This record gives sequence, C-alpha cells and structure tokens, in this order.
Amino acid sequence: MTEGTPDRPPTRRPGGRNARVRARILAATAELVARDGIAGFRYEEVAETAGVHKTSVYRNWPDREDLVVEAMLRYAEDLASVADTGDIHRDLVDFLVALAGGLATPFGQTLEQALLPARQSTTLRQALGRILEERVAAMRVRVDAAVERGELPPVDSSFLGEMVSGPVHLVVNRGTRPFTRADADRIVGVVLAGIRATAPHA
Amino acid sequence: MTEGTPDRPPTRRPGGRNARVRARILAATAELVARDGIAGFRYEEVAETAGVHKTSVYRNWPDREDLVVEAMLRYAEDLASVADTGDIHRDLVDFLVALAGGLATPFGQTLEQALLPARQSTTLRQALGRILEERVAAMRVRVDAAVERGELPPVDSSFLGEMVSGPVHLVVNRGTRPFTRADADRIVGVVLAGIRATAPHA
DNA sequence: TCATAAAAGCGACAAAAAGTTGCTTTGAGT
DNA sequence: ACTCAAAGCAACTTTTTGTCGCTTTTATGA
Repeated sequence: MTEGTPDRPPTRRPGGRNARVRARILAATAELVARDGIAGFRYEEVAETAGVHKTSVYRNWPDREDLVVEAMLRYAEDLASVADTGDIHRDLVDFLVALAGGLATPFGQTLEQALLPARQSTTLRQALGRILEERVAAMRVRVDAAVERGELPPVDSSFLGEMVSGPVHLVVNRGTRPFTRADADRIVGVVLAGIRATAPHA
Repeated sequence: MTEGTPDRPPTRRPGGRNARVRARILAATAELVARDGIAGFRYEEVAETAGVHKTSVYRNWPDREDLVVEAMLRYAEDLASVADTGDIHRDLVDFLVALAGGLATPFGQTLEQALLPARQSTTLRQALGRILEERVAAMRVRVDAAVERGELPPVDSSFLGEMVSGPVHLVVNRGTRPFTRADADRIVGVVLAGIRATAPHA
C-alpha cells in the first residue's frame, strides 16, 4: 500500500460563497421556525426561501436541532441593549419595551418556539440558556447598581427580572393587544413600589 | 325518477363505543401534543396510544386543528377551581399554585403548545380565548369583591391577573426550577403591595 | 493568473409519514 | 333480532424527508 497520502483534513473554506449560503439558510430558518415551530418548518421551504438547493441545507446541517440552534445564536447578537440612564425605573421600562419589540421579531418568535422543546433537548436548552442569561445579565448590573446607591432596597435581581418580564411575555404571546410603553411603565411602577413596600424596614 | 328515498340524515350514534373511541383519541391527542406540539404529533401515534385504528382518527377529525381544539376543550373542564377564602392574598396564592400545577399537566402543556400557533389560526385562537377567559373570570370576581370591601384599591383586575400569572408562566415554562408556594406568596406579596402603594391616594 | 479541490447545484432515488378508499366486522339503538 | 352507523383492516397514492453520485462553480493558495 502506497501510504503516500497523509490524509490531512480538508482545508476549510469559510469565506465567500459558503458564508453567503450559510447566512441565507440561517435567516430563512429563523423566519420559518418563527412561523411554523421547530417540528413544523420544512427543509425544502428553507432551501426555497434561502434561494439555495435542498442538499446544501442537509449537508450543512444534517440535524434539525443544530440548524435551529445555530440560527438562534446567529441572531442573538442583534439583541438591542438599552442604555444605562442611572434611573432604574426608566432603565427597566426601556428594557421591557425592547423586550416586547424583540419578541415580535422572527428571532424572538424562534426563541419562544424553542422554549417548550427545550425540555426534551439538551442542546436547545443550553443555547437558550446562554442567550437569555446574556440578556438578563446587563439588566442585573443596573439593578444591583440601583441597590448599591440606595435607589432600591436589597433585592434578588433575577426575581425582579421575572416579575417585570413575565407579564410582557404573557401579553406579547397572547397577541391580542399591542404592548405599549404605558404598559411597561405601569408594570415597572407596581413592581418597584411593591418591592420597596415589602422590603425589610431596617 | 322514483323520489322514494327522502335521504334523511343518518341517525347519529353518540353512545357506547363511539364515545369510548373518541374519548381515548382525545386523551392520546392531549398527551402527544403536550410532548411534540401541534405540528409535531403524529396521527399514527395517536391511534396507537389510543389503541384504535388510524382511520378512526382520520374519519373523526380530518382536520388536525379540529382534533387539537376538541382535545383542549374536553380537558378544560378539569380546571381546578380554587376556594374563595375571603382573603384576596390567600386566594391569589392558591390560584397561582393551581395554575402552576395545571401548566405542568399534559393539558396545560397542550395549551402552551397552542399559544403561538393561535396567531395563525382563528379556531385555535377562539378555543384558547374561551378557556383562558373562563379561568380568569373566577379570579376576577374575587378581586372585584376585595375592591368592594376595601381590601384593595380600585384596580383593573385583568391587569392584576397578568401581573401575578406572568411570572408563573415564565418560571414553569423555563422549567429549570420548580414553582413553589413560597414563589407564589412572594409574587402576590409584591404585586398587592405595589398596587396599594401606587393607588391614587384619595 | 492559474490549478486545485471544497462546496454548491442538480436530479434521481429510497424511506417514512400523511392521508384516502373500498370492503368487512362489530355493536348500539330500535 | 335486525339494521345500519361506525370501527377495523389492508391496500393504495401523495407528500415530505433524507441520501447519493455526479457536474459545475468558485474560494483559496501557489
């Protein structure tokens, strides 16, 4: 046997066309998962929407979940981060408005579609966890800072996060009425007042 | 033409076997939709789970959505209604605990699975609306009564409902930690305190 | 600029699931 | 006990999924 070929790994080609094709596929995937769900979207329709051949989708992502995960991570970057005004009420309202806006986009809908299936899939769960955590972290910093400067009593910032964003998800997902800045303001007002009122009066 | 046969509609047979078959199919549907979603569950697996032949499913419900809707409505009856203790805090905590429990069942999961698709389907949207409304109505009565007897300031009871149940959905759907009575107590405490604090001080 | 080969396009598949149809069998209601 | 609505059954078509071998394009490195 002529052991001449040292079977080096094929040189990747991440540039140019490949990148273009992959980007188009991921965009199409986000769009279709948003509409039809993880179990519901069809590879062939992804290919058509992306203007790409079916085999290009299958060969890049033989696994359905991997495709969805990568599409989610790709667009997670676009998360609108809100400014730090130094006023926690204002910051939270901005955060909720941005959240509501984000949930309405294909990317946000894809996240929602991934939520329930994540119970059964480790990869989905991890990806989702990473994205949400990142999103929450920025707000956690602001809350802790507000506590630091005495604007709020000591508070579990993840609890506060759940309290304000829970109702947003509910309203947006139900989709029967638009979520306005007034809604956000009312929610934040009640939660902050409630936290101040129930704090241990040192 | 011998117009002898007045083509009367076939006499229905809602009793006995038919009822049994339909019940089994609806139960299997709820179970599988809970796991795999509306787009994901398979007719054949429904049939197997129900111990029934495939055609019995197709002929009873040629339409996928109709099947899901009927399964939802069937089990909506089992909604645990909570007692009226006359103490709004207690009532709300009980409500949230029952809600969290209900969301964990196959029926609750089916509702969640139907939430996003409801955007695109009128039938789903109507069924879902009817079920949720019913659930909220009982609590609305208690809230209004609490306002009436001065336990709470005048408050939009559907807003209050969103405030307390929003976080519950969030925690249960994320599924990373169990939802306890302590969680419910904390949520209701903050929301009620916040509402009292932000009320127009007459 | 040119040669190489990675990766896309293409069409033809096989396999699985979805959905349909005609007939036979069962059993609820009269 | 008879009847016929509805379930069981099997064979079928259609649609969707996923794979394969080959040709064409084109990014990359010499």
